[in-house]
Amino acid sequence: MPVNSFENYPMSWKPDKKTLKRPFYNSIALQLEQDIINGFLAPGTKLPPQRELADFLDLNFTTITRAYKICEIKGLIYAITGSGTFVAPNAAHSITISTDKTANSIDLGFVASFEQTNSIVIEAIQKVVGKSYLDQLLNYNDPTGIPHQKAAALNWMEAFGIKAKQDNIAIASGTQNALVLALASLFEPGNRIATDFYTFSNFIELAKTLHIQLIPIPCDQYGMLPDELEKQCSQLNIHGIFLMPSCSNPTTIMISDFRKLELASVIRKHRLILIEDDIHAFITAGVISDYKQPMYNLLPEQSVYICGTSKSICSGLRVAYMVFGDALREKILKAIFNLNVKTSSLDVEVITELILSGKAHEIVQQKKQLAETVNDIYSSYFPVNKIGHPLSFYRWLPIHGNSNGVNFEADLKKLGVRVFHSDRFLSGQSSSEKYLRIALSSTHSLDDLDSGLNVLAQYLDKQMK
Amino acid sequence: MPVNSFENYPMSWKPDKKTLKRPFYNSIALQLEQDIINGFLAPGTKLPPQRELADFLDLNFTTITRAYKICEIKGLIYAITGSGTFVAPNAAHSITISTDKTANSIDLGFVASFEQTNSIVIEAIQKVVGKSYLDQLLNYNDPTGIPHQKAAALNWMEAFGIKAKQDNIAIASGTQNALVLALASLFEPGNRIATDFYTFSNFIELAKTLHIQLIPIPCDQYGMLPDELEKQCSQLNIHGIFLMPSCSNPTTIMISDFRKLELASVIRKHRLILIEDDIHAFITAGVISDYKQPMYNLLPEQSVYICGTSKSICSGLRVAYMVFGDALREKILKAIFNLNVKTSSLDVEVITELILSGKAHEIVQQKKQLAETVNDIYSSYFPVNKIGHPLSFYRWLPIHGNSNGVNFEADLKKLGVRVFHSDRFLSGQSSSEKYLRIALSSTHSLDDLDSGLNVLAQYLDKQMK
DNA sequence: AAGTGGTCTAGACCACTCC
DNA sequence: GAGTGGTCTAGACCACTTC
Repeated sequence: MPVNSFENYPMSWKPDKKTLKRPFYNSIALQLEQDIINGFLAPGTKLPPQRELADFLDLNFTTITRAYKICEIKGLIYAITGSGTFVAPNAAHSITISTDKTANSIDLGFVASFEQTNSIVIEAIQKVVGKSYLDQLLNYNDPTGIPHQKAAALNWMEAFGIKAKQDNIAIASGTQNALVLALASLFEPGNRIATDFYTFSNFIELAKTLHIQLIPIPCDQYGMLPDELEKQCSQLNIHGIFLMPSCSNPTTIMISDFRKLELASVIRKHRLILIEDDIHAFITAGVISDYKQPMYNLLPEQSVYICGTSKSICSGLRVAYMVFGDALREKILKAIFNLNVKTSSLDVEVITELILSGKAHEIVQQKKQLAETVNDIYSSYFPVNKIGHPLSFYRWLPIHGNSNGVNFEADLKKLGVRVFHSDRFLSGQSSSEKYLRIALSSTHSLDDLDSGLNVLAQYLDKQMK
Repeated sequence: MPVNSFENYPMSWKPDKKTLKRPFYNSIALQLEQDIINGFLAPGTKLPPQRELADFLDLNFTTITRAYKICEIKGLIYAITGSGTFVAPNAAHSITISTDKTANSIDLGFVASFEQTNSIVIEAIQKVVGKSYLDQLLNYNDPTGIPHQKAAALNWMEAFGIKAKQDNIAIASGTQNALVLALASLFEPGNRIATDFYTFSNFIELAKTLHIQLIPIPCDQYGMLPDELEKQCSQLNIHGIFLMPSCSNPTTIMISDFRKLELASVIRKHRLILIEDDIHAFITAGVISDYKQPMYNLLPEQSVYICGTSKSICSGLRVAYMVFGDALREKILKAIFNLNVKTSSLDVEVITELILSGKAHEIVQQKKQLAETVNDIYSSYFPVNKIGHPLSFYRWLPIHGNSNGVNFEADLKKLGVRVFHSDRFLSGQSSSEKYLRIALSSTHSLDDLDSGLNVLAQYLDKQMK
């Protein structure tokens, strides 16, 4: 029997005693899940201590332990010994980003890839169609890529500092697919992956789908902070780390070379599996003076390096290259067979043709040129902070006022502009600093971009007053 | 303290007391996992009762409960109240099937799809390359399929009895990818899915990867037995069911129409989510006299119907159509964005062109003709049982003797023939009946098929003696 | 009725956090 | 040192299976 009356006691969550059914731990877990999903419990909320809730419900505390454990495995809550149990960030609502239904607005939200260069891709497709071995691209053979396609992949990645054998690479159906393969094959539900405080929404959602918990780590202008990573690793059992060293999405931060070395040492010490998404290598390697090498080179045996071609070459053809250490090969190949069967050889062949003919470099040159142009247009509206990548396809704009992210986006949508608020990119708890991610590579024309930024600037100006 | 000496006690599993570390439950779970993966504990083995093991290890039985629970969630073991705890089938070894490294053997293993018809596909590719809107296939737009592609999909599936709105379909990158989307979006780790006693290996492995437990249900010549399904549903909390009604892989069994109605009633009663893989619709609808409709029509609100084009049209182009009820739409679309971003519009456009030009039907006619031919060749070597599909691309041959599946396959590999033993297709415990799945659609020529079957027949003959 | 898994209570002790 | 989560023990009771 409870000793005290709890009616006026400030408990952050009071489950309904009456609706509890046996087994109680299941019933409690279900009610907690519902209340989190329905938004009654905000991310970060501290739940009642196990013993306190047990007292309130007139149950034994170990029953509460079991209930909390179920929700923890589902990624809805997390517990820190000594501090308490908290509602997980992003447990509640979906932040999935897609191109669907942009309708009539100017899109500064979804990051596309200057589709103007696709005429060069069309030429490559025509060339591929003329190949004598075209029929060899239409069967089940070579599920991880045909040898000459892998050779082209290595050729392409050599410019970014990757040297690997054919046995250590495989071809996947785009970066997101490669991430699915890596996460599903190398991690288990309930595992933890360290990631930037802000990271891209569809990675957050993917981790949620696979029941992998993200642990946000703060960063400075040189990238993730090694001390903070070390701190979390010593506190929690962390299994992996996700990084985008060449240009983090959404913050545009590049990890500097000295920082890569520091981070690698922590990663090695704690035996984390590194997932390195290097989709922006093409605007960084050979462009940014500080660039030396990918982190894969520092930790080849415990890393998966993913180099997608959607941003650099063509977004509609779903191709990404994966590079991995010997120890990870078997698991990743198995995942390719079980999750993909194979990647379309036709798509890969077009990319291969573009690389081997040198046209891919031409496309990259054009995209860099376009990136420079749109960044110039951006800087005519907003001050460019020195932090971050100069050629990024999107910018990370600090905004003031503690406006709600959902409302903010809705307001601008009404004005005909789609942008995404930093709340969408939170891998962990909210921060008082707010930003907008502004895509510069998705509008139909430069004029559209200009007028979109104009609307945005005026709106922010009005907000300030 | 243990009361008895266990040294001569017949316990099926004796963990090493000395290597146990705190927390004990984790340590025990880890040791159990290792012993299962390393094959010391065969699938189906009954583990010691919780209390008995607790006594043996000098621990409290609730600690063993916790350890067993961890392994149960991972799908390594399963528990039945009243009966005991058992090692899960297929917990140990990988049975993934792929095309890799067939080398010089005649392939009667992997089921390909008469790639001879690919010349027609090449013509379609050439036509697509000439389209004025080709550039529209190369961007991020329409991640679930372009409207005219979806229209062609509906057109294609109408022949199989599917009627749906554009809102209720989406395009995925092949059947296996569609299965990933369905399983990842509609189920959680630890959920249970009922399936045929024998089902295809990569589905078993996929379920394992996503930590979904398969519950094998026996069948007769008309398909899965409704009573057996009912029995399992009342005993266990089952969340879904996977069926291939048009031609089960590997058994070639078609579910007859009366059986579809019986099964649908059980599925409805227990609110299971039905995953219907109808990849063989093209050799069944309009061909087999008994065929009336897919099961999707009986349970549209709780079903995902998957119609891949790899077997019917072209295997190298990764395209599958998904049809789903309104209640499932949101989750499936979200999974497409988070797991795929999009499916290659170029691949889909080629399939669309084949369908709209009527060439797809031409391909199907040719494949049916080839299927008839190879089944005739097969029946010249082995008696054709009346059970099963007459046009199946593979056959299910009962074999005698209790030979080990791995050795059996290895023996035949040495003789230059690749086949797969029924052990690979077990979704549950082993049975005394053994079979071979013999692919008829993968050899380079009919002569190869003939000599492959010849080798096989001689080998089986020798075994009998 | 015996065997077995599942749930729940009551209480002890440990390790970590935060003040 | 108070607060909190994590682990473990000892024992009770229930529901289901199998014989």
